[in-house]
Amino acid sequence: MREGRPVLNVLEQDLQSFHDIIKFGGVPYERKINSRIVTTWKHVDEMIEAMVGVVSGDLETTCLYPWDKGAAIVTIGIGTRDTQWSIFVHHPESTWTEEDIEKILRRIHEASQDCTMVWHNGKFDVLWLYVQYQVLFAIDFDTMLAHYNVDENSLHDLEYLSSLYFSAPKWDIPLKEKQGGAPAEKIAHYHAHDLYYTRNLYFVLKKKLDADPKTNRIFRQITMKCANAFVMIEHRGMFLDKKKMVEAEKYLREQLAIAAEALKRWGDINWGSPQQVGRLLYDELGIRCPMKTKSGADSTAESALKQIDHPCVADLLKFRGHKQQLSFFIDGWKPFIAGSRLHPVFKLHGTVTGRLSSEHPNCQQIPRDPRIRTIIGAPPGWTLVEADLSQIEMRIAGEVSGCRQLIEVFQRGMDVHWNTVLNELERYVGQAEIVCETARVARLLSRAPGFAEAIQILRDIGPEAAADIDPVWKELRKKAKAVNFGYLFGMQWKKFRMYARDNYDMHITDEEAQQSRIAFFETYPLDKWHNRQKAKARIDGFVRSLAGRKRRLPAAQRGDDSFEEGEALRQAINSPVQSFANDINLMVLLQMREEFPATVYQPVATVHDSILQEVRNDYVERVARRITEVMRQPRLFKDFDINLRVPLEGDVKIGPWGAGVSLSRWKASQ
DNA sequence: GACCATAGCGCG
DNA sequence: AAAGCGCGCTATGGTC
Repeated sequence: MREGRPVLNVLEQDLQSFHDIIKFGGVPYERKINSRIVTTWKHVDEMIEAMVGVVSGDLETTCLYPWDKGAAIVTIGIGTRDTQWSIFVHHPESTWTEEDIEKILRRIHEASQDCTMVWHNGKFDVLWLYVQYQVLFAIDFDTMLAHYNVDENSLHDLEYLSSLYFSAPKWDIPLKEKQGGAPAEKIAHYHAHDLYYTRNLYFVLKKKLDADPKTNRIFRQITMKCANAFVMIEHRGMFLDKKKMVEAEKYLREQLAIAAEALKRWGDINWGSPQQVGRLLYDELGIRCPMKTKSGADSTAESALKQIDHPCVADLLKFRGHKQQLSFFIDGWKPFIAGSRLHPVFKLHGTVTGRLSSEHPNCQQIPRDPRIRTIIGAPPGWTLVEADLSQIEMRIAGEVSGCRQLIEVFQRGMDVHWNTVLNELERYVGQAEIVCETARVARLLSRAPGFAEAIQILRDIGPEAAADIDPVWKELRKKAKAVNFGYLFGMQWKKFRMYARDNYDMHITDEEAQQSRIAFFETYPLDKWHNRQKAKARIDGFVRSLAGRKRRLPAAQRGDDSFEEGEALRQAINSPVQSFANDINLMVLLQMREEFPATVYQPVATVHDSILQEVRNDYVERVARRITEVMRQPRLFKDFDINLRVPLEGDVKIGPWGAGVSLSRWKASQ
């Protein structure tokens, strides 16, 4: 990373002031605030002159979303060693024209190239500046993200961090005021605190990161690289096929109206209110309530309704489904549509495991229903390509557990969930129904006479071919997937029994449920790994992923057998797996961005173990082939000293989201 | 009018 | 005594 032109005396003074801050538990902060409003070109010259070494940047804006109507920057702030400079842009007291601002911004940008630019949630500011002025600043160090890597469990907002490290008193002013409603002087004073503390936090957080090389490596090589990459990703946004969206909306409104009409005969209530539905079902209609919510109320959740034998249930479920799809993904998107695109925001500090979260709207919870998913596409001349890391969490579990059986599954190129399906079937030899089902498939294949042969054929042909013969196999694999993940991460048989009942209408006995768990651990003896992870968390109070990302679990050390302790111990098993899967995905993303220019390759989103990207039509094949390779072994594995026994595999789908096809099919269709 | 909790449900 | 993990969004119904 670029750390700026070495200006030794300046940095030494910085460090001196940093030591003073630590030594005296916070110098009187007012003395250090030196807020100046930039109103003349002479001020600009002075500011540029002062931009040396570590410089903080910050914006105040009229709203939180750069694509909103009337979105504008109120003030641009630059924090240098002795002064916090505010340049007012959209404010009654601003002395500058748009052309002036552009000129100033370019000078700041030029000067910033030789500085270490520090921001607090810089992705926000840098994106705004790029949207509004097409000037792309670097985020060299982000204090919010640095603290996220230092302590994922706590808050990361600037005021909290300043009070934590510098005992700073609160300086926040009402939102309306900083969005331009207050006099320049007041906004600048507020702004100066942001700039001052962001800059000071750099020194203390850098020191913390330097003290932990593994965390520092994650921060430098992944977190900060992503902060800069996601500026461009968010700027690009996801292309919407408006025609498909209108079609989906029409369909959903019709279906919703039908469902609402059907519900009327059971009662004239608000069917969107769980309370009212509960009263109607369990009081008026006299249905026995099958389960309670967490807080003890009568549950009307889907899993409760499925246990009720009443004709209104089907209508209610349809109503809920359509209502949710409409309000989440059609109406919910409308406020965020800018031109023909959505611009989801990715929070790089959104989870405790290192995964990203997405909001405005959340593009990581879009239903798999093709009616909704295929709304996401690519503009003319470009093609949407989705690449996902296949069965990645199971592969990592095999790797970190050292479980021979699980590793072999992947080394032999088998599908772990499919394997579970067939293992389950074998356990049920003799049960007429399943044998019949298998025999039917075997007959279709017109070669296997018996049960064992049929199973073998199913193993050989794999899940996709089986699903082509009969969709039941797809459903069974889905079930096996849930079972595998559940047991892998510590699920007990009681929950499995409930899960099977609620989701698959499978009514099994306690004994059968227990047997299923025992069978899983016989196939994959993962208990040693579970115990190892628990012991690590108990002793150290944290665990790490293979990439070195730390998950701090203080509750694991309580030693009181509490719920919280149990929770932490299960997290000690899950976190390193989930976390590493995510980091691999991000490594692939960063590498692809390095290898292909933005003129032909534009990632638009990540969904935990997959990457969505727009590719210029003439590059589709090259990108598809390359990302398959990169997903097997990202270059960053070398820097992180990662050598896996388990092979990784990428799966690429080309075309509108949720309806993409493999490269060979796509080529055939061209 | 702003803010909060809960229920329910979408995704990996 | 009980135990998969990780998120964000909408609606309702309540409080300040």
